Amino acid sequence: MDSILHQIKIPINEKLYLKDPLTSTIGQKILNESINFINDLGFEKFTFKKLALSISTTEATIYRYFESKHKLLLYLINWYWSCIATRLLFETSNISDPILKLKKAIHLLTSIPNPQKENLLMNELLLKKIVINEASKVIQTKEVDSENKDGVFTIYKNVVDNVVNIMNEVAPTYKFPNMLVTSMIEGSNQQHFFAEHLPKLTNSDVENDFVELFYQELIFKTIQHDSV
Amino acid sequence: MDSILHQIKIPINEKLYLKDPLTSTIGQKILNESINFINDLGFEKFTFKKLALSISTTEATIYRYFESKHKLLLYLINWYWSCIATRLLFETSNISDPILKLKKAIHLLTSIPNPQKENLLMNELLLKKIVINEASKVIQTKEVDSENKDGVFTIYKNVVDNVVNIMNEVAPTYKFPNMLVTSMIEGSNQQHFFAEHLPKLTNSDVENDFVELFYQELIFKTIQHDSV
DNA sequence: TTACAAATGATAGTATTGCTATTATATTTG
DNA sequence: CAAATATAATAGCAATACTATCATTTGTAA
Repeated sequence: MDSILHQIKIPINEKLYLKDPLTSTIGQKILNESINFINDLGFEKFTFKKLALSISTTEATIYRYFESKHKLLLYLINWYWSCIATRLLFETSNISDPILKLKKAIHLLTSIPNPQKENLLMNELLLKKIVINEASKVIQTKEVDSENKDGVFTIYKNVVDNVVNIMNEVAPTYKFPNMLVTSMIEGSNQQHFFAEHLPKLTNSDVENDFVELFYQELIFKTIQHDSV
Repeated sequence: MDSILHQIKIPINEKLYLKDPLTSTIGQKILNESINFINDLGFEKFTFKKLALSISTTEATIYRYFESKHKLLLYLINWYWSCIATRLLFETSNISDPILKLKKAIHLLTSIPNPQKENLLMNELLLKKIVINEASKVIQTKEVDSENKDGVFTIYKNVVDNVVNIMNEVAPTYKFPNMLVTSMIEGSNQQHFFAEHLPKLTNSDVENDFVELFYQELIFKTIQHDSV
């Protein structure tokens, strides 16, 4: 199967599925096709019935893998963050200069990957779009606390932690590294959303990579007095 | 009726309702009670049936005011932003120093109002909580473009514009004022959410007003080289 | 005061959704 | 080949998000 499934190093939380979708063809079809469907229809209009029809299976079968569409979306978002976690490690581990390391991390997290140019597959781009457009719907719920207890956000928190550690190397006395990192991650996604739908809320006219530029500048100005 | 309804100066977009809820007692009950319900249950579990029951009316009547619960939530969010627009004007208009003006704006937009201390009513706090917890669900939809054409986000864009103008007074050459303002508004809301549910993503342990502090520092450091 | 429109209440109904349950049929594995 | 497992086919159910209809109340203007 031509997918980025093989790239997953970090296992995805077991509470997110009933039967591991990576262990069967039909499970992988569920993952790949749900990515397309959620991108096309949006999460609200996406249903297991439609998904089942398009991969020639039944609703009942999909429910044997995921107990709800909410959990499936959480799975996809975790999948995305596990890709990012892997790439973050790969792209910063052999760099000794912490400033360059931080720059690389900012690039990874704020820019939209170009699947032509870079050697990543289509799925990762589609997953990023899902994170941009749908992630808040599964996080901003009344279940967030119990799901957090289940460890559903662990991969995401690890990514944040890793970037915070890089930032601490650059600016050990800066007081708000976690906030700066999460505001960059979430903010950049939102700016991409605004650029597409409400461009007057951004400055997308300035340059092509305006989101990355904005955050590269903002972060280094913010931490410069705390830099070694 | 004891509410902040009278504070509304800026009229709310007519496309958001079928019958103006401010023109009748039952309409105002819908607004006030829906605020409580959405805060208690979350938007997903909130239904017109439950709302109707609790204000002793019927689903049909509520549907005569709002064509969907989606539109009602958009109405509430617009209500919130029209309060903020009014307060922004009121709290910055008689200040001549642009730096102080910007500081006041940052305070207004990043801090959670204390209804005891400040002379605003309970509703505004509840509305802010709705904006923090539910706003993304009605913005990040496939309908965002058509609703934007209907002018549903105009009040919000005006607030952003006003703060951008203040920022331009302070730092006329800064290239990304819109992004800095929107990332502050959205980011501060998200940090409040994280602080309550995923505190490790923030630095909420540092101080009480950590969100405001973070943004006051971040913004002035970011624009300082462009300041007059 | 009556007349008449507008607002509301009461009730019913519909398509869809999100999910469960049951049984039959493949498919894999030992 | 047998037994276990996975999947298909089908049905069903409670809740949701609305829509429709008609009776009743209420406000308002002659």
